[in-house]
Amino acid sequence: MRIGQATIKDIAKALNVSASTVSRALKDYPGISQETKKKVKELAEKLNYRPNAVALSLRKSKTFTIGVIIPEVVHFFFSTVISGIEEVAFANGYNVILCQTNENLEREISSVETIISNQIDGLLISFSKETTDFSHFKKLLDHQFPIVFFDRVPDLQDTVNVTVDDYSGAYEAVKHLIDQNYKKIMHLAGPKNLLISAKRKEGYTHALKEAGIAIDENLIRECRIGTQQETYEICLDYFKDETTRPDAVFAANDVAAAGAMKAVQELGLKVPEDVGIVGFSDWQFSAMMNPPLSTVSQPGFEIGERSMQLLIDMINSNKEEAFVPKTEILETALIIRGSSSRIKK
Amino acid sequence: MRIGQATIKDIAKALNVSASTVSRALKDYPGISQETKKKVKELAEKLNYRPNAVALSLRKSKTFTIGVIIPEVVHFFFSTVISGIEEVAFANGYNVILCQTNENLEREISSVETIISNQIDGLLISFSKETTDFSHFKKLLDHQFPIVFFDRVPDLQDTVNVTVDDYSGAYEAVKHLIDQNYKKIMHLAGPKNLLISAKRKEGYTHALKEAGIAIDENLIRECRIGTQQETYEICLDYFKDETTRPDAVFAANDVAAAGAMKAVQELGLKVPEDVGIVGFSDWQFSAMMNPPLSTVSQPGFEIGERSMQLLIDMINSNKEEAFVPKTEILETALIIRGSSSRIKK
DNA sequence: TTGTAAGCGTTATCAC
DNA sequence: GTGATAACGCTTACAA
Repeated sequence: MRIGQATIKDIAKALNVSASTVSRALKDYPGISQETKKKVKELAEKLNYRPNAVALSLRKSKTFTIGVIIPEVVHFFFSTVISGIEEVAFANGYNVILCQTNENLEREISSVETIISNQIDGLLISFSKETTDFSHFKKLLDHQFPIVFFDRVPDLQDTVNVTVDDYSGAYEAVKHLIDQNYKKIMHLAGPKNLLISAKRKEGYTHALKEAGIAIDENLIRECRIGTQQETYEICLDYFKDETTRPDAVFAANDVAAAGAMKAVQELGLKVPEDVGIVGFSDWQFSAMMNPPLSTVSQPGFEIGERSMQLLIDMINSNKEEAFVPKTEILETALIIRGSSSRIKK
Repeated sequence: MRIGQATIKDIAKALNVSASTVSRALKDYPGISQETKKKVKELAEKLNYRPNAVALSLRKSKTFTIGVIIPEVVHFFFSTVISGIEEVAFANGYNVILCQTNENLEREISSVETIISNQIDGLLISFSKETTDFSHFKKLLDHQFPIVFFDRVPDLQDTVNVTVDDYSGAYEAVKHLIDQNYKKIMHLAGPKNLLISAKRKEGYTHALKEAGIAIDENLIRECRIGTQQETYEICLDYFKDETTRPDAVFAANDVAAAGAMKAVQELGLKVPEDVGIVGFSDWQFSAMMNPPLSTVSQPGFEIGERSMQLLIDMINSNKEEAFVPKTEILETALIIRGSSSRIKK
């Protein structure tokens, strides 16, 4: 109250009318004389009156605020999603409360708790790598609380999800490598418990099988940490022995791909002549690498927009209709750049 | 209320005591019998009682929520700052409402409005490139409303600011280029109305003067849009004529530097042999470019942390003490990479 | 056309 | 030790 906002009561007192009259006048309710309405509106304007959103929230049990829970803000893909969320939220008069979990389950649970006691109208979630138990979400879902999961979606019945077609994105990427005549393609995979990791791996294996290439489990390596350094070290190891080394890498994300490229180039191998590399996500840096990194782009902004729109639909729906479980799958796009193009047309 | 939260009244009714007794029991107020306290706490636990933060906010005129207004979420530097803000907020029980302005003044004004009617406790702001008039902030400041400006700070009296030493960051960068024997250094400058742009330009001119190099206004070019494409085109133009072309670029940010590098390399010039390039901000991609981009790193995370801490101090201070105007300046660090190192040691 | 009163969930202030 | 009441700012039956 430092800001000394005027309230309806202030206006009522000043004009010698009741608070309800002021309230009605301000909202153009029928049955208020033109004169009163005019007086009220003028004074409100003069006092720079703004309705107190907290009081409204309490009264209406609706806050026009939604919560977003994500693993990390400093992550190109997630920041893009947030941006999409924010746009739709702003356009619809919603506020966005942001919580990052730092991929930490405990913090995720705590965020859900505090955000809920703030009476938010709904929740957008991409859960942490540590999350294998979903009971902290289940509790809410059982109460019909509006939640949309995006990108990383849980293995639960009856949820509303927005994700991308990780499977076919990966499939296209690996098919492209095969088309470029790479024979021994390794896969830097994401954490096992994420569905997106599994889907990408599936796309990888399917493309190989289809081309009649046998799956070699030794060529698939799970990356738990997710840093460039991690895959750099892994690849130094994989590529140092020239008799057994792969001739291509399909990485589950661009940071992993960048680590691979660094390792390969340090070993004196040429990209894409000796080794082809394709990443996933189209981070901002990918186009600026040398050679530019081929990758599978995900429509982060659209994921954010669509998730927020679905959430608003759920919030506004009286009951069941918008709560029918569904998973919307947005399309990925293979972006072919220098790191995987060795065949001239 | 979909979630069917239990209230104090529910507990009171169930135990046949008054609401005030329940309230006191839950908060371990003195003068409550052990027995009552026990009963209340047990039932609260059982019903999974959580205090309604909205009701508390109304009662106490304090929401434990702060607002963050930034130009863009999808921006490495800003996402880093947000991350720092979020960490300190979380540690202190504050929620963060996020608004992006997309560098649009109108939206900035509107965000301030809505966020204020939500009775937030304070505001963290980095204003848009379009913002030259500060009356929408002034109004709040005049009411002693807690605001901390970060990175882009306004030309106003009596504000609390957190920024980095843009001047000396730029100075060090250009001095380094001179040390590397570059003679004709151009500057891709940021938008004129941002103080940070002016400071960086100042550092640039000072370093030149100190080295006895005359300032050539033709070598200073303001970039309004801020995309890679913009500086790419500018540089294609500047570097095509080999008789007049510069031999180095100091860019006010890394994206601009990346555009310059692309143009220069396309013209067949070698970096760093023919042209040295230094950027500003140490974006994630900078280390991954080829050659890796020299740049001036800004402590984004610390800026966020420090800003949020100052804001909390202001919120908690009874009056004047924490409101003394001040500008905290954090240190930058020159990161020398391949794009500007042509002298062997 | 306007006023009164109750209520959203909580707590501070008096009573008893 | 505990309860009743008022108040935070607003809306909305219900009265007048």
